[in-house]
Amino acid sequence: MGAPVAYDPAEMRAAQAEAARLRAACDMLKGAPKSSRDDPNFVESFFSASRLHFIGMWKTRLESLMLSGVIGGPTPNPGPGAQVIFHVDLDCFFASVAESEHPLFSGKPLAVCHSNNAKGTAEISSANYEARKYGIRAGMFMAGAKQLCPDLIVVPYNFERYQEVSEQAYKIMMACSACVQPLSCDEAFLDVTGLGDPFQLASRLRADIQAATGCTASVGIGHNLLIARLATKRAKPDGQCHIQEAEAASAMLSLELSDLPGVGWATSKKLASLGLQSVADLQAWSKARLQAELGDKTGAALWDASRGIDTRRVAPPAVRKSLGAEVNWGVRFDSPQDATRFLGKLAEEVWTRMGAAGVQGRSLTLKLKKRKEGVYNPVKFMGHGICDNLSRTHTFHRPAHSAATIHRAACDMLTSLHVPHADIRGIGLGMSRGL
DNA sequence: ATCCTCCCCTAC
DNA sequence: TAAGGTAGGGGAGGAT
Repeated sequence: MGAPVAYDPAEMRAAQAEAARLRAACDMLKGAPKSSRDDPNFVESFFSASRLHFIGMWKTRLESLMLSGVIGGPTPNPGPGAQVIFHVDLDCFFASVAESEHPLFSGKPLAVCHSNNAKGTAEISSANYEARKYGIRAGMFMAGAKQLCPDLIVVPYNFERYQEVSEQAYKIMMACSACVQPLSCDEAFLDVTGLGDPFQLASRLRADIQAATGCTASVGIGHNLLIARLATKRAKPDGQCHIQEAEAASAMLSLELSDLPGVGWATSKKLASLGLQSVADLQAWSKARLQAELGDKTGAALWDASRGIDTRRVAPPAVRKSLGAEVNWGVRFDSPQDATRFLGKLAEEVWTRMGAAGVQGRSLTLKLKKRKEGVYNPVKFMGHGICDNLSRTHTFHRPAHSAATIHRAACDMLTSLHVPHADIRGIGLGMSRGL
């Protein structure tokens, strides 16, 4: 690592000044840090500043827009037979939006984060490719990032702008193909079967997105969703890549196990403990053996994935099965009444979202994070630290009919879990069944 | 067999 | 000081 480039000092000063101006103008950063302890509207202010909340809600929101036809509805994909799939992904989305709006930032290492504190535990949400040259990654604490790159330019979130850019990008994607499956604000699958030369189509799509938004997009092309997504990894940043069906098998062998869909941290560990180190190792196991070790579905899915087999289709949004709201940061209670009051806010939040979605529900789940024995000070400021996760579900005879009904059931479950109020580090409420 | 509950895991 | 959400799928184990 180390500095890949020497930046022009005057330009860097100007860029830093611009970033400082953006932070000063950011409403979210006004005032002292808030928690459930000192902010009566903590649930609301937390959600308005949470990037994970923004990301989590995006898909739901966009799917509603598509289902209601506001931004053009999806049509079914062309049916069985050879397909051509695009996986479209805007490059380091949040960072790109900032860079596109402020020419001073281009070519300099930049990250999106709530705090610029070089000693702090604020998490980096998005880092541009210049910053990545220093080893800076999403999820890193600011303290670590500033050690790697003291010159790092830190800009605050701009959720309104992300929304605008995302909608523009989606309009362009839907003009390219009527069959679009949203994955996130910055990522979608397109079925472009029969729409002409895929490489030209992808070039035009990327050019259109860049012209409209100032942000670059990468496109992976493949005969199924898995291969298309793999192709995107090769295409990034600001590129496109077509992995032909004939090369798919060898492409799979070049991957790490953790690159396979469904293989995260825990499954990687599990596979390693079984002596499986590579995709080739995985291919050597029979489907039955994988199923015996990992479960029926998981084993079969891995057997398929290791061979580049993926039978999913690009699908329109499905009917929602659950809806929930949770807060696992800044949760500190001084009394049982504090916890009860907080649950009331969450119940209102869930009830409001149910109303907005026009759904009902019969099953209410309470999720709790309980401080693990002996763990008092999380590494992350106001974080939940190391916790045990607990949950309880209550089923109503009739669909829940008010925030108060939800609140009452939630309080009963909270009581039944017997967690001292001072040990609670996170709370969530979710509604399911019969939505 | 088929459910339900209480988890865990994953992906974005 | 800083904003660790959301939804879906699946598995273990028990009840029906």
